[in-house]
Amino acid sequence: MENGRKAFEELVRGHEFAKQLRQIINIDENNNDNNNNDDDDESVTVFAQYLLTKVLNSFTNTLFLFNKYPSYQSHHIQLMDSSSITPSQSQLSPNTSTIKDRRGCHKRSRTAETTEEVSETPTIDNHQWRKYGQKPILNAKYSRNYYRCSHKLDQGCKATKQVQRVQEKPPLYKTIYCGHHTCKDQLNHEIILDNTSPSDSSIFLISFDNTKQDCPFLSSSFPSSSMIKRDECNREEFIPMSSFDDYLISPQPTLDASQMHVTQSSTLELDQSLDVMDGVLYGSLDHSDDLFQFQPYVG
DNA sequence: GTCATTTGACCACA
DNA sequence: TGTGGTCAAATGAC
Repeated sequence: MENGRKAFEELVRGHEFAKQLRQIINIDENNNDNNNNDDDDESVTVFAQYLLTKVLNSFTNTLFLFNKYPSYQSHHIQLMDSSSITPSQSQLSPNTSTIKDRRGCHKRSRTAETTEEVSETPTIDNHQWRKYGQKPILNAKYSRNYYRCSHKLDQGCKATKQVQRVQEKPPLYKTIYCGHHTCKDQLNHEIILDNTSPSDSSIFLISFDNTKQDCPFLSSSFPSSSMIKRDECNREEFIPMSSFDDYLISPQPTLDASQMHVTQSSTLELDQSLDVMDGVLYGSLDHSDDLFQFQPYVG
């Protein structure tokens, strides 16, 4: 508990430092305006502001979690005791009923360890999930979504997870993982931000090394990113489907892989403009070969 | 036609 | 008996 309090104080201090840094950047930006500096300097400042806002958001959200969910002070992942969980449906005799009668007979089959996590966006992990159910929960504002590993049938992977929105503002999602993956579908997300391009310092290169996309609201609500045509990639494509309003993306568009549609060939199929609200980042994403170039708008 | 999602039904557990 | 976890037919997207 003492460590938790110190961690909280460190977070508060970090938040204050970030705010001070933002003030310095703002002052520097104003000076640049007066001195008519070139576009490169301005774009670097824009990107610095973008990063700074992300840092501030992280601090704010973490501090919020500290206040709202004290149990997450040490770590927001909890390992739940599975010893009290009842045995699975494997004890059921397959001969006791017909296939249709066996509907729902696997209730509360958590024999494996469960992991609970709360985050501001639906948790991203390195697995493909398939939604198999959605239930309204008593005394809960939002329904709970049930996912199983996409390789349950072909590889017999028994991993499941439940995702439920627990709070509207700021959005918080609780994800409960049940069981371990036995499938061989580890995905590798790799984002390379490179603003050291010799040709143009304002261009940031983003490269993905994925074989498949994976994100709760991508893998499930978005059937397959490879099916999204370039001309369909308007701004609405980034907003979760209305039928899946329990999911959302970060209130502010980011350069987060989870918000980009990645094709099976590991390239992004977007020519998407970004306009980050609240004076953070304006720019466009331009697809070229396997690299994704971000060009911030200047002025 | 294939695959993923939706949704009503089923049923074990508390 | 109500709640929640899962199934599977229906439906939709491509």
